[in-house]
Amino acid sequence: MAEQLSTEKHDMILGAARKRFAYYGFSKVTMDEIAADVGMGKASLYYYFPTKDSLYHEVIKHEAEQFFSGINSMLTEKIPACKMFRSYAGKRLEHFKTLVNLRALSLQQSAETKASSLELFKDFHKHEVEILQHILQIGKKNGEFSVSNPQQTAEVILQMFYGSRAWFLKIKENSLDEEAYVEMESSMKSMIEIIINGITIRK
Amino acid sequence: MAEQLSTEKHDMILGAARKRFAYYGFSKVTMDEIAADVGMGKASLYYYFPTKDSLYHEVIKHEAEQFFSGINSMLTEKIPACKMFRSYAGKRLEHFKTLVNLRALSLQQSAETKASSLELFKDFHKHEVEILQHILQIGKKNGEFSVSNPQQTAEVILQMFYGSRAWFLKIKENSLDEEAYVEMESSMKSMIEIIINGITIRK
DNA sequence: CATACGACTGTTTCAGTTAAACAGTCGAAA
DNA sequence: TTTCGACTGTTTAACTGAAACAGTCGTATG
Repeated sequence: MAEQLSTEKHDMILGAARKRFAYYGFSKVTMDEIAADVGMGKASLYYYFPTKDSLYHEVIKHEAEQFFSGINSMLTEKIPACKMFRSYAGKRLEHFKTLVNLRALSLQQSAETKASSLELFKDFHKHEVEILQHILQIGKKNGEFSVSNPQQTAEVILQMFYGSRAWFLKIKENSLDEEAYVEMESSMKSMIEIIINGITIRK
Repeated sequence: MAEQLSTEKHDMILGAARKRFAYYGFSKVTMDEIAADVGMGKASLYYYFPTKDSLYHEVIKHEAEQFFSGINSMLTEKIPACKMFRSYAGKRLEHFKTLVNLRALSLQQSAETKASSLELFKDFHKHEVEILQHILQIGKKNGEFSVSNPQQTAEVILQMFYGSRAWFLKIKENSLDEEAYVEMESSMKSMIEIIINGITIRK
């Protein structure tokens, strides 16, 4: 029971932090604000999380878990690799729309990113490469895809995806309104088609 | 004769500026330094170029001209569109290696870019989209490429290219050594293959 | 013992100040 | 026409002091 309450508090803090970090970004949010959001004193937060950084990292890990759980459930289905890829790419778009902290970290300049956070991002990326590589290997194995090096191809595809997001941020001067977002989604969809055509064996 | 000397001076200043901007970046270079490089007083530079910004813009325009002239000579050749695309992509890689100021501008965050320079970059980009669109249309016309909207596809392809560069900058924390550059080139080459396969009609 | 926090500390950030650096100007000289 | 010394106003960078902030610890409470 006490353990349950402790976990609830932990999750409440995590949730409050997640909201504030998503809205204001890590550096603009104070521990006092998060504490007030959950009705506690600041010092009490440190009972649950040793540092502000570790709180942020847990927010990121939490969002990464949501990202991967939304995608993993799909990996065991017996569907063509082509369809799996489409499904993955579509879910990726959705998740990056809602998982704000994860998205922000992925697009943040390395000059603005603490080493520890950049490492966290690299881990996330590595995990995503593995998933995409897995999809490519399935396609290769059942004769759908022509991919000589699935790992490198996975890396390249993720670079392409990154390109669209980073590009729109640059061109729209960091202000992605709804219209720009729709435009970016449209670009992404065309990109996905080119990629699928580019790796698919045609008969 | 005096006109010729004036043009020489103009070009000398442009060359000195280009070197310094390439090495130190626009903001770290002073007009005094450029003046010293060409053996003039700072005030004399303003006889040839009204402002530091306009000097920089001319450096960029100059590099853009070099970029496009290296590519345009290829556009009139009677070769398959597929081969033209490869040639264009290869030349693009080369040019971005040597045209340092243009490359820096293309990769610079919009927050760090003056509005006037960002506009200049957008113009450059627009021009490149036109060239790539032209290649795609040639391929479409002679039955090589399946591209429903050449203009959008050109935009998407350039986003993909941007992705690789921006990605490596992020991951290598703005320190692209020779090794990382080679890795990026390798990624680009894989990307080019996927793109070509992705737009090519196969029989 | 687990949980909470008031009072506190040392560090970082921020706002303001000042001096230096810098882009740009202009009158005068060659 | 071309050059530049001397100058100006603005911007940048360094500095300072105060406030803000992350984090700590002793103590209180259930």
